[in-house]
Amino acid sequence: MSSYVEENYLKAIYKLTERNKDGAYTNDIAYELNVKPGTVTEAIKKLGEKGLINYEKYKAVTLTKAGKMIAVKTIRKHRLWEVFLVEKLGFKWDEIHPMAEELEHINFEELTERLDNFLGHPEFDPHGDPIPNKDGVFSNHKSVKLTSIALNTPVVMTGIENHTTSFLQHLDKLGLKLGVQVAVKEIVDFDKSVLVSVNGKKGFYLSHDIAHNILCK
Amino acid sequence: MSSYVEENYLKAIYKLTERNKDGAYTNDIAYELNVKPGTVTEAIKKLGEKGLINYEKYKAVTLTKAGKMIAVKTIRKHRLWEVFLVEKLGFKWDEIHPMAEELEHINFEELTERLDNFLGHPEFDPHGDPIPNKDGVFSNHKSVKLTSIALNTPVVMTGIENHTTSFLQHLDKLGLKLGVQVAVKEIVDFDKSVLVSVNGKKGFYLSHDIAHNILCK
DNA sequence: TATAATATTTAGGTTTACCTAAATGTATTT
DNA sequence: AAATACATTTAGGTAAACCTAAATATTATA
Repeated sequence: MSSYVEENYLKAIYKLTERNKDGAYTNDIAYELNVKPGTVTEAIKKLGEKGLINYEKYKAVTLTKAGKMIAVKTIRKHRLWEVFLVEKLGFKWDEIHPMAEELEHINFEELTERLDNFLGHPEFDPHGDPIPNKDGVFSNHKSVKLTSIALNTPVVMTGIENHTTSFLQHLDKLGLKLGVQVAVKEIVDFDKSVLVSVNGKKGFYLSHDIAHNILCK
Repeated sequence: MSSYVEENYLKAIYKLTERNKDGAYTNDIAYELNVKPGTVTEAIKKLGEKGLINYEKYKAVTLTKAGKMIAVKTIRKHRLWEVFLVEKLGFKWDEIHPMAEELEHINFEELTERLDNFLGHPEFDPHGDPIPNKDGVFSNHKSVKLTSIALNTPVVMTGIENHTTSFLQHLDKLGLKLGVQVAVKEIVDFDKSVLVSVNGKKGFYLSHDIAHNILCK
């Protein structure tokens, strides 16, 4: 199995396992990777034989220590390249994902470490996601959803939980980027939408759905 | 055929055609890419059908305009990444080839152009090879081999014609890097080795083989 | 608990990019 | 020009990563 494909499976399983502690299901992995379930069964059997995941027929799979390390290192590379693309090449946060998706599979440890150094050892990527260090350790975030912030309590926007282009572009349009100060001024009883102020100035209403995907500290 | 494989075939054919105007031979392509001749026959047939090369049974192949453009763009990406690796990440010129060999296959035009811009539109890579512009046009070099420089005529080292690690490391050891001033002080009749001065200081003898792989202007 | 719904696996197939080895074509030499 | 050497192609095969569709497990529901 090529490292390209392998890393994508492990990354998908990592992501799904974060959401569902039991592990990752065949169908969900298939959806995540845009392949058919039968293809996934074949792949996870091989990853099991390689000792990268714990595979038992008809059960959700989990990563072994070795598999988790590969997944996390792939995430590390992805996020470091995203920082490079934004900080050094001037791309916008909604443009970088497809490029990082390719760059993350370039495996030269020295390249990754020198890139990290060149970028000044960033702790977070342009979307506010933490970048694991070379041993696979994440610095802790401790941010919470905007929907759980008390009224009139100023907080700083630190991340997002949805990475779709349309969501990112909409936030741009609203001036909602990482680092801005936000406060919830009102929660609309009818639809749970929230009135927010941005950097002190009177702001606008955000749907519950949007507010729910914004992380603050 | 994946763009990864395709680009490698076209690059190999480009390189071989530079050496031999007739075109590239099956066996040579196979040697260049570390595959067997039968594999090459299969591949060049497909590239012919795609209109990227001119293929006729038992004849040397040449690139079509379209094929040449892909080859040159791959070379452009390769050399730009090499500049990045040396100028920004601090790698040495003998370490970068394998990394650039992977990075060159990442195909996002905007990425390439922004990288070029970030690097200040370099004209040459760390080995002194010219970097084609985005239309595939090379700036002209006009450098000549050190073996053809007249006695006591100071010139500047601008490139090399051998990219092996051992050659590059040997040049490093001798202090022969791009930009140094070199002059041929003596040509030894016995073995055609040359005595060179480097940056004005009395230098050392270089074998004809080494001198023949050094380019100057 | 039997049945229906859903998830997973299996079986059989395709394409790509490689292989080996035999067959055929081209070039060189005597 | 025949024989030999060498290059190229063809034929048949493999492994990886995908597919569809049928078969089998598991889970949920009546």
